[in-house]
Amino acid sequence: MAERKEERYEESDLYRIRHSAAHVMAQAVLELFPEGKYTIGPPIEDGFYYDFELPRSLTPDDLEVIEKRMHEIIVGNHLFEKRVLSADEARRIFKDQPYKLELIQGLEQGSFDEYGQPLAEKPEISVYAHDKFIDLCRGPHVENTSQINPAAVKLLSVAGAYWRGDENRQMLQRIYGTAWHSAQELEEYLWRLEEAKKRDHRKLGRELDLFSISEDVGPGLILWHPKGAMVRVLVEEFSLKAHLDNGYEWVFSPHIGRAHLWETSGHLDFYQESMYSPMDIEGEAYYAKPMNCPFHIQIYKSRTRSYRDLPKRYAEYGTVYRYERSGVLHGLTRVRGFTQDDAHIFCRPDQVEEEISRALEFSLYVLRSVGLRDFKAYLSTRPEKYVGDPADWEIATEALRRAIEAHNLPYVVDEGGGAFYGPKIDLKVHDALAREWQLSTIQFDFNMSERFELEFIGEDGLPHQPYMVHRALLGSMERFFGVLIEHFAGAFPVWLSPVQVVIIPIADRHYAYAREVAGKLKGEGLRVEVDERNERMNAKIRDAQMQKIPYMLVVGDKEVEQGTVALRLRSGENPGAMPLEEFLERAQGDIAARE
RNA sequence: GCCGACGUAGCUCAAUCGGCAGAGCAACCGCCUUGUAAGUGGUAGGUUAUGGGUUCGAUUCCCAUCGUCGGCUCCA
Repeated sequence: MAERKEERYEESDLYRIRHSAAHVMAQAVLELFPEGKYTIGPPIEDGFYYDFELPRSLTPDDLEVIEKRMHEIIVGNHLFEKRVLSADEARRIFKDQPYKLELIQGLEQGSFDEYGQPLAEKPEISVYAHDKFIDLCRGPHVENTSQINPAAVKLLSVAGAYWRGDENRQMLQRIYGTAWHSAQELEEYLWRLEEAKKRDHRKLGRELDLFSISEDVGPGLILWHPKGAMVRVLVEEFSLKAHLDNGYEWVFSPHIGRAHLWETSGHLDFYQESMYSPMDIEGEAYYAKPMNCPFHIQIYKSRTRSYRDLPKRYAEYGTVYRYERSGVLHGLTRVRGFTQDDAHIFCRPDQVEEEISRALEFSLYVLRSVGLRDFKAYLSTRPEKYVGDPADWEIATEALRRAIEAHNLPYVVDEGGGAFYGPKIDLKVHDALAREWQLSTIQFDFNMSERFELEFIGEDGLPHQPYMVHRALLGSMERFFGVLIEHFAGAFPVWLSPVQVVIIPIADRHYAYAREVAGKLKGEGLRVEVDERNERMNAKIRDAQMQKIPYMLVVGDKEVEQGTVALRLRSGENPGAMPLEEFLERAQGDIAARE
């Protein structure tokens, strides 16, 4: 059901309601600003928007006024009427609306739809009218404004947006709104938004003392606090071992490299706007690395490779620095310095299919092991600007597609979305606020092998060019951690919890026993703290709950006497007193199962 | 980078029209010795992001810079 949602959405009542609400909103806005220009206003997931060019910036007060007027229009019982017309007729209607004229031209030429996307067939030109408002539109709409429930419509925010998404064009004002069948559905949606905010990784990161970003250090640069770092170390340990078990060889490489290296790799030609200014070392320019590939390539090139040596799989937690424009930075998920769980695979052409399949398999294994289940694959194909032979692109793209299908992954094809150097598979997951983040990526590279003149000696004794595949599974440790925090709402599975057990002595006289228990558990490899603060047990439990510590062990007179511990779980569940060995067994079971 | 909003104690937030900058939590010092989500008294904590301007007087008004948030564009 879920994977078919998008196909059906455009056929749904909700889609019509939202699309129609967008028209009603445009009417209300243009009544308020008769000289305003209107552009497009589609339904989106959970709502709709409309983009306008207006004489002044909108305020929250304006939204209230617009919303109120929308309600009036809706209860006016106006019909939505469609009319198909010629381009010239349409131009007459929208003669004062430059954006509409541009849209009409696109439709007339049959090349672009209203969002500027290329169209396969030449579309008809139609308008929808209701009340005193007419809009260029292909529908669909409700039949009558009365089918919109005014109590289930709400305007949410106003934001800037470029005309046709092009930053070189006019900045418009976009109003976001939402519409549902019933007021109750609207309430539920707004509640969902509130709940999602509670698990925002930026909020939890501070509350759980996981990480911070210091203004003095700089935006987009992450400070991992002890608890966050512990989670990272555990994930890294797990993944490192998994790599070694799966035929990867671990390497390390420096953070900077000479300009010449980046000239050879092509980064200074194609990627310089994402790189930081070079530093001068003895008159020579060095750049902080935005990617790890040139370094792994140098390791490959450090000696002559035989066809027998391949595939070579070099893996590293490689820290890279990329210039990201200030407006795009976002907590842990979009930063300027980050560490990729990066690897480069060098292989013979006859091995590439197998390598892709293995890489995808391995990626799914690692993601699932850390608790992520819900992701979507994107297959990105050849863009307009590309290097290499189109026939190779075809072979590589099909190899990627077969790998996705062999693993029964739902996927969408992103036509032309590949990098200039090769096609790729991306795996994306959603954060708490339904924003989609890319984690895994498996990318072909037709460029580097050529540029660095990589070769291996074949069976025939002659040099051949190897294929090269880049891949990152968790993507970056920073982004992955951000997604992980939201995925678990900070309540990490026991094996990843920075503190697994907190021991809560009821009174001072229980400290010695508490320490003894802690010592035993630490001896078994558990991460344990004793809460010796001069606080009541209730307060200690409350704090442990809020820190989302999996196990609380309360020890008082009874436990000391009987040599037991009273277990409480962060779920609120209270299994009660049990021998320490019983608890230990239970905890170790949960850890081994990765819960 | 662009459009808009915002920036007060470690955190969450007050401060009427431009008139002595405050509270809760956290921290620290005590008292209480505690049984499953906040015991209690006290102490300390501020160049109101930074720099300039207007004013007798600026947290408040204006300008610039830095940063944060929501989007756009771009991406791991």
